[in-house]
Order: sequence, then C-alpha cells, then structure tokens
Amino acid sequence: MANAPDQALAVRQALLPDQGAGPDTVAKFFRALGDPTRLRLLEFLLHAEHTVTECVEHVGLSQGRVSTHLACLADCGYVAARREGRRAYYRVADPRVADLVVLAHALAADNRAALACCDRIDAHHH
Amino acid sequence: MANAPDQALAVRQALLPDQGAGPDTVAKFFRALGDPTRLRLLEFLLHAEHTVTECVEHVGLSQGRVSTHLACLADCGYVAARREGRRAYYRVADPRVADLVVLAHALAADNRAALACCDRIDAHHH
DNA sequence: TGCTTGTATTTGCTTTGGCGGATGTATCCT
DNA sequence: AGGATACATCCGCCAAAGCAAATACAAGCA
Repeated sequence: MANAPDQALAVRQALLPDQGAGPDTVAKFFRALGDPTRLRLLEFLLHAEHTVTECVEHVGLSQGRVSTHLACLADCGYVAARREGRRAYYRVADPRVADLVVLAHALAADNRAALACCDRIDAHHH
Repeated sequence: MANAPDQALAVRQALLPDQGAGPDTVAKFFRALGDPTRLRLLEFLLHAEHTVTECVEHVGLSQGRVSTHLACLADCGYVAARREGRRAYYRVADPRVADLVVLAHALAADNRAALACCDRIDAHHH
C-alpha cells in the first residue's frame, strides 16, 4: 500500500471539507455494512452474481427483508442490479468494494477479542 | 493495489469460515464507523493525538457521550489511549485505519448522489 | 384472460443505540 | 484535608432501523 508521507497526504486530501463526501454521508456508507445480514449478502455477492431468491436461500430471512437489504446496498453503491425477465441479478459494483471488505476483515480479525467484548454496539439477537 | 487474481484470492482467504472474524464481528466493526459522531472523532484523531476534552470541543457534544464514543472506537481497535495524569490521549491505533477511511471516502464520494437519496438507513437528526 | 413465479413495497411491532444530565472516580493543586 | 479538573459510567428518553407478514406489481405461461 502507500508509504507514510503518501498516506498522510491521502488522508488530508480525502478529509478536506467542501469536497468529496462529508462525515454524515461516509457514516451512512459504513452503516450499510454495519448490519450482519447486509454484510453476509455482500460477501455472498463477492464470489458471484446472484438473484434475490438465491440470496434469500443463502441468508434464510424473509424475501421482503432481503430485497430491501439489497436495495440498500445498491443505493450505497456496493452492488448493482441487472434485470432479466422477472429476475434481478445482483453483483458487486466496484472492485474497490472487495478491497474494503478484505481490509476490514484483516483489522477486525486482529482485534476480534476486544470487539467481541464491546457491548456498546450490540448485534441483533434474532 | 492488488491485481485481479490476487484480489480474488484475498477475498476467498479473508472470507473463509472458521478463521479470522465472522460476519457478525466484522459488521460490528463497520457499525462503529456508521455513526457520524464516531467517524468525525476518528477523522479528528487521524490528524493528531488528542485528549477527551479536545474531542468534546471538536464535536460539540456532551463529555459523557464523547467519552463513550472514544471507548467504543478503542474497543473496536481503531484508536488507543495513553494516560498521563488525569488526561487521556487518544490516537489512531493502526496505520491501516487511515487506508480504510480513505478508501471509504473515495467510494462514498463516487456515489454520494445515490447515497443521499437512500432513506433506508437515515442518520440521526439531533 | 387468468395463474404462477420473482421482486418490491407497505404495515405494525420491537430492539438497538444515540442523546443529555447526573453521578462516580482519580489526579492535581492549595 | 477540600476543591477543581479530567475522564468514565449510569439512567431515562426517544428516534432509527431490524424483522415477518401481507400486499402490490410485473413478467412469463396456460
């Protein structure tokens, strides 16, 4: 990845006000992956394109919920839909999405013990 | 960054079951950055180390709330605290955190129009 | 024209989690 | 010691957002 000065520069440029996306927008972007169901769907789609029905079978939730989750991921730019007859095929929209997920997995794995104990943000308990 | 085959490999390795962090853990990790206040705090700390009081002044929320947010970021491995007398200095814990934030900013900026319209996940309006 | 299949949206309910304000705890100063 | 400062935690309150079930829409087939 980038060396130290390049990284500091990239941080400064990315966080410049009045350009790019503000904290509220980026937080919303992160929040889309903050739900276990949506993250599972995105990871499912990282391997291959899938229809809504296939996604429903994969995560085991109601069709309506899965459809909404996929629409949310699409709104946020993670995935894109391709219509063919009455089916909708969803796929990952940008190769950088894989980079983001892989990087987060690496960081989360290095800290999973502390993460598991953090009850300030608790996962849903279905 | 990585070329196509390397990326596909990295995705497969990162998402292998029974190793690394599961979807629930990674979702919790993302959820930590899904709040505008926490994201603003993290970006504040990307520039330099700061005390809790400095963070309170920066985001303009109650001291208790900011303290909890910082503790949450620390639990998730984004930041680390250094105690000195009665002050607590927080700093970013891992250089990869900057990569993650910069990457998310780039992706969010490229899709900010659609993101703004997505009312399936709406920011708090305090 | 119906009937079935595949998606999207609406409705009502419930939990997560952000917020301020109050309170606890530790450190420094006089 | 007593008071001030810096930080952490606790407690209600309430909006955001998850869920299933029902319904609406659209495309293919009889």
